[in-house]
Amino acid sequence: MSGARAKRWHSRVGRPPSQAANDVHAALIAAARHLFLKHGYQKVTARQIATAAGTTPAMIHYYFGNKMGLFRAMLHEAVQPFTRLLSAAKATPSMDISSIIDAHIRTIAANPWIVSLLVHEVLPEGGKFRAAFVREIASRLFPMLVGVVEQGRREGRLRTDLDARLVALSIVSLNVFPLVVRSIAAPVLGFKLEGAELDRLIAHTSSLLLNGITAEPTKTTHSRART
Amino acid sequence: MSGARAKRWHSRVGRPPSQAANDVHAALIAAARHLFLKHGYQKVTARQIATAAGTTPAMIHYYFGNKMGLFRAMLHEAVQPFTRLLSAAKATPSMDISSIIDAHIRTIAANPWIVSLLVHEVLPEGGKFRAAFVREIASRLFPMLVGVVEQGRREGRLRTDLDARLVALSIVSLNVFPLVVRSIAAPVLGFKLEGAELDRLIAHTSSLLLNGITAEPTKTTHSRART
DNA sequence: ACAGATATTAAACGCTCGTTTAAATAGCTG
DNA sequence: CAGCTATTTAAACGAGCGTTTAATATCTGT
Repeated sequence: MSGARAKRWHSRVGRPPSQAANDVHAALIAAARHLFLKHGYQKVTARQIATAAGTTPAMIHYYFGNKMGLFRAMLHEAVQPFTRLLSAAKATPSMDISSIIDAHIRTIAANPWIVSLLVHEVLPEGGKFRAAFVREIASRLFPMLVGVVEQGRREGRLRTDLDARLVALSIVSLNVFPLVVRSIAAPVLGFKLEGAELDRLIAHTSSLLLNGITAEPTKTTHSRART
Repeated sequence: MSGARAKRWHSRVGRPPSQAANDVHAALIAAARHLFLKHGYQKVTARQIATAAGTTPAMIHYYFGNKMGLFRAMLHEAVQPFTRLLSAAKATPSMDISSIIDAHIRTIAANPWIVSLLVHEVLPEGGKFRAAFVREIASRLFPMLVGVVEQGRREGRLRTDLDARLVALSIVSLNVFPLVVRSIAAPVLGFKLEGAELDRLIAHTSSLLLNGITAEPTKTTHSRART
């Protein structure tokens, strides 16, 4: 299927001359990132990754022990920017909910591999990233979101008759689900949730959500709407 | 892992005496239903199904041609009740949105295999039920939901400044996503979305959604709330 | 310059998968 | 009752998987 085989760097057996700038380690991680995050751990074979990286499957064993070791190393690199962002965001006091929706949807839409990783390795019961995702991301991000909702309630901006945790769950649902089903929703909905359509989704989500959880019946459609 | 092997009906080679009520065909479909809908097509082997059905993998080839044939036959049976319900519901004029939310969430929660099927065979790009799901379910159910929203707008009960298709997408998101992430949300949220908690989720979803899309600022928290 | 240490390929290993085949036994038809 | 059809088991097949090994070539430190 994927005939994207990179030509092999070294044609003969034995340690290659160092003149050719050949970082097999990095090439394997890059290929793994491409393939694992697109098709999931199971569907990608060690030979496919090795071929895409221009080397042999024995190099996976040499540098990472086995296929799982390569997956973990790749994932650690891929996820690091977000865990760092998460630790940094712990200090910031309080974002307004529209900004959170905007940032959340845009981040997921801009990195399509996030949805693929969720679908392949988090949602299935035997997902290879499920436990780590819950431990390092969900259980840190979700309480922050609940905290924002609770603060909004304390300040009188949000309804107090709703469970803050359920409100947070609804926010995540409205943000994540449309992008998870994006590829199958396109033919049914009639649009692709890209570009201006994504802006429209964000404005819609803010409006629908805020006028549901806002205490005042102000009915302010949020700012970012574009005609 | 799964040591649920049924004892073989026939111990000797050759056609068995008809006295023993042995419906291998039905047993295979039942075992396939159990295993495929729980773990997904790929993770379940033909030998596992045959063993669970108390027979041999050659019987899959004999009755269904191959593993895929068994999967399709099983799925046709499993989904039939819903496609029939769908055809019947086409005649009914208009449900109110709270009833739709209630029915939708309860149906998914009462049939856990629906979520598993979505996660394993619809959401992934190569899912074995993806095309059929879009064709026979999504593209029939979703327009009905859009129609309900549009009728509510015409009757003045719902806001007119929101895109009806996006409202429908939000409704589906709020209904489906919490149950899709149920097993990973449990430790993060602190509850399991079962029993009374499910009732609370339904009431919450109705309240949050309606006060977002209702034109009047009446703020009627919907009925079904239980303390 | 020599002796490890390091990096690489090609080949093979053992395993499991879906599938096929051969043989065996019972039912069915005339 | 003879012959054909239907149903089943056990065994094997070929392919593909992740992984391991043996050989080989280069680099590095003394």
